[in-house]
Amino acid sequence: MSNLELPVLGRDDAAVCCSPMVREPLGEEAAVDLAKMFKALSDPVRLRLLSLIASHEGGEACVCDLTGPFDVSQPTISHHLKVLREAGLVGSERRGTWVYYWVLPGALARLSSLLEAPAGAR
Amino acid sequence: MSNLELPVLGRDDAAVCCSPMVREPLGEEAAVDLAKMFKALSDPVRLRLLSLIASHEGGEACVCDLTGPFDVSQPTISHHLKVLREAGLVGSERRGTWVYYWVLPGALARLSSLLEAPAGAR
DNA sequence: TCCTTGATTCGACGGTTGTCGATATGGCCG
DNA sequence: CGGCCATATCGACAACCGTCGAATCAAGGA
Repeated sequence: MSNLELPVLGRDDAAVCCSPMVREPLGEEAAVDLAKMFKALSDPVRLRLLSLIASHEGGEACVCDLTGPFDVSQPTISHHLKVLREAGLVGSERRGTWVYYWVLPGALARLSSLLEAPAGAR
Repeated sequence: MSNLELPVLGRDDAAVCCSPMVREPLGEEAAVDLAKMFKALSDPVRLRLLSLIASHEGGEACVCDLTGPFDVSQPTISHHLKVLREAGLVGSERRGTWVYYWVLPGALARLSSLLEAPAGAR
């Protein structure tokens, strides 16, 4: 169940990193890679899931904490969590009966710095 | 040439919105709104378009500068530019024969700050 | 061992998306 | 005016996505 088995694409953001995309044109393969992460963020349920997980006490939440606030079924929540995990945005682990999810801060930081506008002049 | 005409905002975009989503759960309507912007970023062609526009000299580019670097047809480029415009990420204007596009920095700043991880956390 | 609870996977279905070629619009110039 | 160039729109089509209920797997506890 652990995230170790999944081919996560953002694992170490070596080559494809982080200078703001407004400074120089994005490479083709970097764009494909980043688009997958943004696609994972392109659903309201997934955005709220991510936010709920991150702001939950201890920085992690079990699935049972996440099904309540939504109108969608529990299998749908599970599907969205899988999308977030495969995009490299969250990690997960089974502990006894429950499965816990947490946000991988490096992935968010990478996207955040990518979108940064050059502060002052251009 | 044209950046002179553009409003040099930047002092207010922190106030516009957006404490990081990792601090408190995202509201339902805010999530719907933000998901639309991320969806606009969820395609490799659109990501590269945005990056090309922003890094073009003067901070803007005409469509004729944008069709070359891609393998897709001109109508497809036009479609992607429309998606970016309707998401509020770019502005556009016709000047004579050509149509120019530029990035709206406030929109990118909003998303960037939303994804910011609390610095020292975990 | 069986039953219960938590979570994922499966199969299906309707709606959306990216792409194309063809066509339309808008504007410059001879 | 008439032709040409730069963009946008249209209509169609295959692929993908979000959602559901049903079935399955995993872990405890009687």
